[in-house]
Amino acid sequence: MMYKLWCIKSDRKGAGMLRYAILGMLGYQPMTGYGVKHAMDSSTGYFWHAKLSQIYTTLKQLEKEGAVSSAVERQATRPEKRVYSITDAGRRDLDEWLAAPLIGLDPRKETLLLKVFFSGRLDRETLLTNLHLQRELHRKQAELYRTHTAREIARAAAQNPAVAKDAMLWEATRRFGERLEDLMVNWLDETRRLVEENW
Amino acid sequence: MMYKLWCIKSDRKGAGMLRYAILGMLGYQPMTGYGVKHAMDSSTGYFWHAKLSQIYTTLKQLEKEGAVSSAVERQATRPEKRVYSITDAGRRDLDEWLAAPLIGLDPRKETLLLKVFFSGRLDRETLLTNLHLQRELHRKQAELYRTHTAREIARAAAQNPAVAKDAMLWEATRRFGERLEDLMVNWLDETRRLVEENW
DNA sequence: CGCACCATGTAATGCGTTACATGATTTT
DNA sequence: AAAATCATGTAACGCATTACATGGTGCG
Repeated sequence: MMYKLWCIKSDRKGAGMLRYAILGMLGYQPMTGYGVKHAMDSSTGYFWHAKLSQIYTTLKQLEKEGAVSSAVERQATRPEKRVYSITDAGRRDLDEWLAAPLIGLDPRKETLLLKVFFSGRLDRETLLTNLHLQRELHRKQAELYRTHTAREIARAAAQNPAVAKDAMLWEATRRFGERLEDLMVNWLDETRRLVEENW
Repeated sequence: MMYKLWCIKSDRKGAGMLRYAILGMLGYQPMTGYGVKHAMDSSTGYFWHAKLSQIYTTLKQLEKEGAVSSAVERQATRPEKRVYSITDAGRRDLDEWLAAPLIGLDPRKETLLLKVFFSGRLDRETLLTNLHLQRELHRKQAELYRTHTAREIARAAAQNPAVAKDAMLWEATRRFGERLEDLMVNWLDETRRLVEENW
């Protein structure tokens, strides 16, 4: 009988990608769990997010595995906090993941598309209204990326020239978000027109 | 003390969106679990998917709730099959969901963006290679939508004129997929250029 | 006075994947 | 002879959300 010789890869138990999102953040500087959450919400939020509870449990796992270490800090007025730092092992782990090419497309789940796909059962007017409603949401989001997000990135880059290379990539991801929202707006407009003219 | 008067909504236990994906498919015609899987893979696959195991369990739930009904059919050569049909209650449920506007943007998880975001730690050459690799994958996918998928939809519409309205919406979702892949290709090209010129 | 912010965790539950278990028929 | 298609399910596990549980500080 043959033994399993394939399946070389680490087969790590525990988190999937969140693990790397957290390691990436700790790669910039030590942070609390709460701080990681804040950092995510205000940077990767529009393409990667997590709840606090999951961040706390994942940090605990990462510590058990030796990818991060923590120290409790007492504070004058605020409650105690546990500050996490990335370890050398964690850095190796992160760098290995970054270097590995993505060999496929990640599977999408677009609720809007699912609805539109089956909307032949729906009445014309409700569909048009709903499409327009979504359009406005995406338009606002695009605007947010163009103004608020762009400013935040520029500010971070100006404050700390050491992150210039990082800021370039952050800006690239922001631009992706902006374009995706623009695409949504255009597609929704076009789809409304299609329905108006051919239903 | 106040009692909870809010929280009117149904609070249904069980599946999230998969439920509606299945009801939508059964809305076209009765099908087996295996058939639902096939239908999904060859239509909504690029924006909504599920594993067979999950489809079987969800169908069982839907039957318990009365949204679908099933009958076992014996076959000459093939194994027995359980054919599911949507019930009136299921149709109401589906229509209600279709009519309800999406009031937010669904949260995204884009692994590629996550990687790019943290790739300041990576070396220039590896990043460029990986970006190019992804570019090719997305280019191929865009091509698939333009040729294969477009043909399939046109064929379905030609075979059965009754689904003309549906086919229009199917084509709209296909076009979304095509554009999204085009966007990816363009963004990846632009990002590579950015890295080449400014790293 | 109330709300937002800072700060940490656990428990229960739901959603989704992988692995297990089976097996005939049809196509290449 | 091997692979794909047809066909059904269960069990274990991992990933993610919601709910539970707590409490001080600062601001308007």
